[in-house]
Amino acid sequence: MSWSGRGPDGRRGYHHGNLREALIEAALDLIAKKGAAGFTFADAARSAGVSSAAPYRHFRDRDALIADVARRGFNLLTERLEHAWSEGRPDPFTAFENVGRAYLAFARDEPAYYSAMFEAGLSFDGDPALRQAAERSFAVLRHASELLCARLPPEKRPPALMMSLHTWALSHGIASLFARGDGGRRRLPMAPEELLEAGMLIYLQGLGVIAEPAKPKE
Amino acid sequence: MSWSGRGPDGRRGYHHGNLREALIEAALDLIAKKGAAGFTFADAARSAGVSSAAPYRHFRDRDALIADVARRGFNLLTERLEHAWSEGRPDPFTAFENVGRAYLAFARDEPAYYSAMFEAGLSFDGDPALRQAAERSFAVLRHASELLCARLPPEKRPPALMMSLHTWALSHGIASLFARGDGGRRRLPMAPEELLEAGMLIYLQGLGVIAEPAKPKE
DNA sequence: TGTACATCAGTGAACGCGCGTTCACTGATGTAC
DNA sequence: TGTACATCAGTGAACGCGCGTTCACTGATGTAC
Repeated sequence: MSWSGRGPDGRRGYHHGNLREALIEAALDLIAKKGAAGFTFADAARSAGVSSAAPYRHFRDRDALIADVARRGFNLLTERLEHAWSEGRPDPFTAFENVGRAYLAFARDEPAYYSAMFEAGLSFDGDPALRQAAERSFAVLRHASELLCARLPPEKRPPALMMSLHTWALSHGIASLFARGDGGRRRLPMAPEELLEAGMLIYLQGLGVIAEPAKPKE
Repeated sequence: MSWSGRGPDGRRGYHHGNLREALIEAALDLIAKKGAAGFTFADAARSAGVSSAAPYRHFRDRDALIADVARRGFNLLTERLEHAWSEGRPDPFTAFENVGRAYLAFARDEPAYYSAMFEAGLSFDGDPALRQAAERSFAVLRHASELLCARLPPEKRPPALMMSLHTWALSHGIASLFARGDGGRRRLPMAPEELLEAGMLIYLQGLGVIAEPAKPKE
């Protein structure tokens, strides 16, 4: 059976075959178009070409579907961040900046995932799998912070957890305010990536992670 | 007529008297309870004790009501930020930190306004009054940044606009991730205010706004 | 290999519900003279 | 001061709509023997 559950003639039989995947695809599509708020269960079913009762075979309700989308989003983000970090190559500092850039790129390129993850108002408490996926995304950032901190002599070494929280907050703030896929809310005199890079540069100088203070461009 | 439009016997006549205000109050209440997504026009009418057709006398539709709430939210935020800035007293540095703290306090104390302003997916393009209100909030931050920058010798003076964007993004990131009125998504090893203060301290050190590098606490 | 059976995934019709919106209306308020 | 009138703000009934959810069902698939 083909991936889409359709035969060579383009039609599908009684069974869809990949409805779960198709519903998630549909959800991403619809969230991208209308935002997480405007997304409905019935819409997803219609979009996947099944009756409105069919999704109940795969998801308890609308929120369960969105939570699954969010979980996958965090997994994807983890992958992207890990790839950007690249085990600290070519050097921890450059790699750390790449992680920040990857966060912005994710917010821009995957607005639907980003919405489901951060704007759908999901509670993490009732969903251990979701929480765990989010934790793993953050762990990449934390691990990178630790390696960056480890380069400093112990007496001027900042707490890595704090550093990763600052980095996350700055990246998330810039992404939310300026780098959304929908064009953002405010025009900027520079690219969001530049804004983040300049901010991280200044921050790392303040920490003493960078010895040589590079003058930010006017 | 009393503020609430009710007579001494507690009942109101045919005319409400302050329906516009009452609808906005109701919207704040409902957004605080169910989030901006769950808020409906009919709910607001019910909550204000009028028929579901009545709100149309005052707002074109649901979005117009939310936009008005958001506009008021920005006005309130502007007030709070200006009060915190206090014309740079006692000194620009302390005042600047107070502005950041006021931002977090606003996100925490006024989650309904915050939702309407940043999470309702409103477009600023079609609403000049809303855009202007948002601009004025940002202008406080920008003005404060300029005064802080002006203390530095010209050759090491950073661009004030960039500095204010970084400050906004960091504050907004921390507020969104950790300091929402609904309890936030993640447990922190420190208060959001401390996290912001430490971050701004490090950032300002990196800029050279603070001469003496203060060691962040472990 | 064939057959009987269990299991699964999707159907389609139905339900109650609440929303958004329109409409002719009506009660209250303000104002001109 | 009283009266006639215009304007305004809210009524209540009605409408179509789409959503969420349930239900008995049915077609397809897999498996035991």
